[in-house]
Amino acid sequence: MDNINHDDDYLLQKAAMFFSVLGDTGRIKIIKILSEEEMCVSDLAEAIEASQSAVSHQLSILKQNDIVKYRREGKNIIYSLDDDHVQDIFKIGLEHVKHK
Amino acid sequence: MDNINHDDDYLLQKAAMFFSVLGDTGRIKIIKILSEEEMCVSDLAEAIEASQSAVSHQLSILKQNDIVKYRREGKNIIYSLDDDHVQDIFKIGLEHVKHK
DNA sequence: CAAACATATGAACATATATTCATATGTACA
DNA sequence: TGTACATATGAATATATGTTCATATGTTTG
Repeated sequence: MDNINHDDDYLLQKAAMFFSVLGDTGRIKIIKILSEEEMCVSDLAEAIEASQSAVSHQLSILKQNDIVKYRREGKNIIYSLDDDHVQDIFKIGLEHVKHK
Repeated sequence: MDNINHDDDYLLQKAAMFFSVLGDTGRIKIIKILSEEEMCVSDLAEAIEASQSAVSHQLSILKQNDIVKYRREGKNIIYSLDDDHVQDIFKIGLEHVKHK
């Protein structure tokens, strides 16, 4: 079977979306940091050397795609990776490019 | 250590690039097909319902990023996945979105 | 309750990216 | 060797995407 059916098509589209979310320098840096420790927005901004607004927009995209979760703690909002699965994929991707 | 050093930075950039290559509907369809069988350009174009030119451009990007390899066979050029690693990452990503 | 702090969000702009169209390159075969 | 077939490629265009700027929302504390 060469062709791609509609069920496949839907899943592939979701997969492409998922990978494209990982495929941004700013977002992958955020994921890298959150794979080590949870962190609030302003600290993330400082860590990856980006503006608060840029980070917030990126986090919004990561949220929409179930890659990060968050909780409020006083004035801060603490972000962390949504599940270990994301971290696994991130690490595998990193290993892949390391050996290329 | 919160910050990202320069070695990390370089690897993360490569990882982002790698993921962004996977993060396109057309390219992920190509990868899906090539994960099952090798195929020439015109058959790929037919299978994913895209123009010859579009597929060729996408294959060019996949080549540049060591995701596919190819060989000539008469008039045709046969493409296949460069290594199993890519296929693994593709499948893990697919499983991930399937359960979301 | 006002001021300060932390984060989110919309609009505008700049840049990146994918597709199309036209055409070039390379191969086979009559 | 010329014609058909398969693929690649450059330029142009349309669209998607990321960042910035300004400002809104929500929370704490004096």
